[in-house]
Amino acid sequence: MARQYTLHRGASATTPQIDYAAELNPQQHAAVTAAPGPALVIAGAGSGKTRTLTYRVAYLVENGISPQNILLLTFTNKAAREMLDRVAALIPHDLTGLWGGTFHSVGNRILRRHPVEAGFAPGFSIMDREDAEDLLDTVVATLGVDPKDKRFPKAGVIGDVLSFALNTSRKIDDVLVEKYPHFLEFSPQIGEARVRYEIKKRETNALDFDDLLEKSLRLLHENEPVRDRYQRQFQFILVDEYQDTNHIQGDFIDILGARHSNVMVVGDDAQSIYSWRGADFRNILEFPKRYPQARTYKIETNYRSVPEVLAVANAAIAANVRQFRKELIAARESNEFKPALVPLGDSGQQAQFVAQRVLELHEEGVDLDEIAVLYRAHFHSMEIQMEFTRRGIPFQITSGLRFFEQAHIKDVASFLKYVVNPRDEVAFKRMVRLLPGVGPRAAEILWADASKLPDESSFTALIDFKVPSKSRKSWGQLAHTLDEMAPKRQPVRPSEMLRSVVEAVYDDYAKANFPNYEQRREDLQTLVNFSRQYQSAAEFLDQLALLTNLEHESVASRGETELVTLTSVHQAKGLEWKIVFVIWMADGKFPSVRSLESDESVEEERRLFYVAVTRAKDELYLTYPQMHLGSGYGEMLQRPSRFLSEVPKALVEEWEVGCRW
DNA sequence: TACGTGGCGCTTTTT
DNA sequence: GCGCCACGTA
Repeated sequence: MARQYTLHRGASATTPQIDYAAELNPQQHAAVTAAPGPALVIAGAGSGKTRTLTYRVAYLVENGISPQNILLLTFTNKAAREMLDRVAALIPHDLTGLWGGTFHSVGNRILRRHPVEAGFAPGFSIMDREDAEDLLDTVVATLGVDPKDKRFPKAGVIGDVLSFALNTSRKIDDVLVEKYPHFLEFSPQIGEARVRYEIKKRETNALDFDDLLEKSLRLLHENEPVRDRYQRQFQFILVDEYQDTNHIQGDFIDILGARHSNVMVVGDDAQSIYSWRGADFRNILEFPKRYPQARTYKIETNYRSVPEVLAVANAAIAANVRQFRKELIAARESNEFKPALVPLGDSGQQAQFVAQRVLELHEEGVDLDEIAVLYRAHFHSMEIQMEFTRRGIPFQITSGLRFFEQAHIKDVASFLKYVVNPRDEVAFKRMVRLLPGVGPRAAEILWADASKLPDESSFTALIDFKVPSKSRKSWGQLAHTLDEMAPKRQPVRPSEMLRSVVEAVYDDYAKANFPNYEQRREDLQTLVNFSRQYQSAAEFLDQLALLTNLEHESVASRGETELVTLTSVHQAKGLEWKIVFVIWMADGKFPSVRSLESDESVEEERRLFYVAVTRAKDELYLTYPQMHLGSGYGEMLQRPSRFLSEVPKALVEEWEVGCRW
């Protein structure tokens, strides 16, 4: 055992500026000022979880901990940025040394510093889900399975299986048995696909999202100097949304915190809603077991919702067996509005009800931005969208493709990816397939030659390749453009590269292929603007891969008009509105049909319902259609959601909606 | 082999 | 409403 030696704060440390006791409630204060050592903070919905974390960081820094010795882990970039901004607003200290970001970005940061130790070359690519699927496709093609065999899983499904197995530390076969029993017969091929996929990733010098976690964890496990370095560096580790961590993330935290053991995890087991992508909320439930010295702090005062809403929330979650018992206590006063339970004839009426009520509320002075319609699955919103459009209610919908995942963005980015990492097979193929007359087959052949180009040779060497006569001309153009993007293989600035691609190649392609060319061109301009803040293409591409959203720009470009929000409950987590409608509160919709198979998944749906309810500040409407026009079966009776029957009748007011045309 | 067209079916999503 | 897939044609 090494000798323990503690550094004490010198006289130069500044005296704390923040009056913690005054600015925080007693429960928050206890967590923020906790003594070093492992700590579990159970923070209920709307209880100031983010506030607690940001004050904790400020507290550490004010008490002389250097920012570079702090690691703050979140799930989304938005959360990371928000917290760091808030810390910066609290204290005057320079926080640039602080490591704050998503698990993936921190993993990436470590791997970028030690790529070779991790088995990759500097400048590796990051593959998003689609890229990974493309690469898996090429791997599956080498497996010798009959391409006409419809029973064999698609690359996307194989990717899901491998990812789920990895993130839950389980065997492929166990995952197959549980989630994909019909693919069990292909277990050997799927296992082989994994082996070849791993090899392929090293060949193409590309990592998928899972690798950013798994390869960095592996590096920490296997490489003592690297492990030692980061264990020493991160004296204090803080983790947000701990209930949504998976095994790998749990291990990642444990290994980094092993030396100092100052791991503070914050979360709410009642809001764990991501088990289907590998999150295991046993991480949070069993934290006290893994860290026997851990102290637990509960923050239960809710500042968001009126007591009427919280009563429903508390009742809703009570039916769950596996949880830390806790009760949200309202800080706000009653508003005399009991959450409304609204049965409706069918989904059309449901849409009419929501629309009409939205208009009424708006007339009463409620800002449309303060209203949200939540649902279990995106397609549940179809009728609402149509009804809102019919009545001229402006709305924004959070769904579909993210900015950076759109085809035209990824097309253009593939040029940069190839230039930065010429071993990137996926990027190369995507790029050349944009040329007329080049499909999957031709791309394959071209790659066979291109992958043999020596590292130092100029991209103009591509000109001599054999290409279909149809693409002769554009091929020369492509080679020339690549050379312009990286003369002598030295990449120019990313904004310059993008300009070259768009002007020389992509604009023509977009004009010819996209009916909404104008919109796409605007997006590309946005991308160019975004890229200006980066000096190096590699850095820019990292952001492109890890960011997936352009929050600021997209919000600003939509203008200042008020909009009602339509969103899935999952995407609503962490947000709040004055008025919340939860629609399709019917068994088979919410909870979803597929969740009804097991108690565990129903519990997760119940947590999801809890998340939905706790988004409401003032008024909550729970609506459901009693009749559903089923596909092919004619009209079907729909049962109200079982979650509704778990809420005592006295806590809600049932509305009887009649029709008068 | 590339590419356009019509039909179908649909958890949830971050990186 | 949109993406994916299968199929047919050049």
